[in-house]
Amino acid sequence: MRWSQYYLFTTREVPNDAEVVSHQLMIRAGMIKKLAAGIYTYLPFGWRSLAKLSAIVRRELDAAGALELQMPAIQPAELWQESGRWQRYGKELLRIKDRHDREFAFGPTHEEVITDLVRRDVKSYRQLPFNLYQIQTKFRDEIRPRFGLMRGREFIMKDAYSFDVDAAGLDKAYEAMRRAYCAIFDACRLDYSAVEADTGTIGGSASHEFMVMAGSGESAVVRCPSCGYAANVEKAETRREPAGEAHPPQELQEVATPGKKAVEEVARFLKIAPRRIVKTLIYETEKGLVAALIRGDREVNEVKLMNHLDVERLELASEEKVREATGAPVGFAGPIGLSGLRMVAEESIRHLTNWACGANKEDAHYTGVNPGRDVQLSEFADFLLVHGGDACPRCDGTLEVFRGIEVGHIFKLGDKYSKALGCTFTDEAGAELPMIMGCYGLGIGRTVAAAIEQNHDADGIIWPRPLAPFEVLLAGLNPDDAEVRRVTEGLYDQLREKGVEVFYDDRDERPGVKFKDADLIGLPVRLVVGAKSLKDGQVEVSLRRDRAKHLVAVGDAVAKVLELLHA
RNA sequence: CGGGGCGUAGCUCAGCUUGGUAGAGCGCACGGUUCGGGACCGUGAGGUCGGAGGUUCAAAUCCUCUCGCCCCGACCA
Repeated sequence: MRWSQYYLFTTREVPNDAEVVSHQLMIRAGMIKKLAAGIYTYLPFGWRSLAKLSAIVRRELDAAGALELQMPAIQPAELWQESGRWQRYGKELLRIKDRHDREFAFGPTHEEVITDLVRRDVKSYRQLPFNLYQIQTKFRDEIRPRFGLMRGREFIMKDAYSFDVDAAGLDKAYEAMRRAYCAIFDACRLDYSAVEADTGTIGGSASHEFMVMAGSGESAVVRCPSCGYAANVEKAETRREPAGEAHPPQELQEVATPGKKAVEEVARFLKIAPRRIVKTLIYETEKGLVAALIRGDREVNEVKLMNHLDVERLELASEEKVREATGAPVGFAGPIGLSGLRMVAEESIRHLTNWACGANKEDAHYTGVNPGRDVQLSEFADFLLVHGGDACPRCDGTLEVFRGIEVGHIFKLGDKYSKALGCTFTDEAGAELPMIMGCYGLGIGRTVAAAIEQNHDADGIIWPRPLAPFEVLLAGLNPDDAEVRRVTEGLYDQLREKGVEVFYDDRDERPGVKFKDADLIGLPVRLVVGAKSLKDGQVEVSLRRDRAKHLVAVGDAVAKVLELLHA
């Protein structure tokens, strides 16, 4: 491809709303253009990269036995009402009406549609199992779209859905997808890790997220360097010390703590460590108020707590609700004397003795609290937010926290949707059973953005070859020099004959501009023909990644390019 | 949803406090000199100052409303 005939316009300056590197570089390198908040046009150069990734995804999924189809982006409300998600999904679901005032949604995901499709077609165990996928534009009306393709509203995603007769079948399908995902991200040469994850709003049992490691990532994951345990912080567990404390019990005392609300303030005022305070968080759920007790120096993992309580809504209660429940303003809640609401204690306080907590009275706390004597705690659960330095739950290692970009997420759905939508089959014995489903998402645009996050320098993108829009940048300097032009054109033809994807900078630009642009767009191999070295019959070949220049004879240039390309 | 900020040339931004003929750099066009790391000189095109209403002799500037965009927060007791 000749640049002079291509639609690629690079820029030196970057719009002020581009915060992260991948977003800035994608705009500067002419890959994407914003149309509205979180909505982008994929320009030819950027689209090629997405197409490369899509091809890899197709190759690996096809190899794993999945079948590609294409479902509608617009989905009728009825299906979402049937699954219950019309109400539950929230404002992220873009709802639209047609001319007859019928309600539709622009699909953020396709569980309903695929399940509806399959329930109409498939009736017998003989037709199972199978795995169907599509690569399609989705829409999620995010509150705050940002970071370009990393958190857009309209985005391209590969979503696959497996259907099996039983859990064992699902296990196989799930494992096949997990392997396919590894093959895909390996093929893209990304530094990633598959972590255990919470199943979130999609629901289901087991789940893994594929995270590309990047400091700019929006998700925190923990990893154990010793045993390789890896999990999303929302899911991560930690090993608890089994032993209790054996301090002689102190006397229960009510002490005045005027104006001391936050754990830090109370700890300083009482001259005790925050870990010796139990904080009582009053949460509001659709099942009523809940008091959650946790050690003062730790934080609640609300996802775990929601799962434990089996609720769909969980938020800290309002000032008035707290006052109603505890009889005190916010900051003085405690378990002693608290009644009329469910009370659940975090494992971190199970063995804690002689602690402090709010007295359910303004400006007062208790000290010397001992469960059993002063308060009955009957319900314990794990809803601790794990942080770096916590003990690994699988070995005696210590967990580390990383940031990552979630590029893929696979779920074992089970019968959640097949039951809700009546997607059943008849088994060998003649029994009617719901199909056992899995679903497998992979963000196409986000993965490309993640690849850039992970592969760039101060001058621009450094494409991993599998995702590069083109493989080789051929630049002819000194455009007026007939010999330069002749040699460059010749190399262009030869490379194309070899099947190499060459992007030929034949523009009438100064060398500096061509070099800067070459660095910015970051094609893996660069071949430069300039008058100076051509006097000695040489051209320059280099890799974007290390920029080491190799001067080779014109006749050896193509071979050298091929060598570097496959290095 | 709450708070803050910003909308002025294609892009980055100045001008607004204190109302008085709309600016710079980059980019773009043309001419010339240049030509191995975003050249230089000259000339030029390009803006309903996001939109509507108001105050005023006069509004980019002050007031009200509105739309769009960006950032932060969304309560850890």
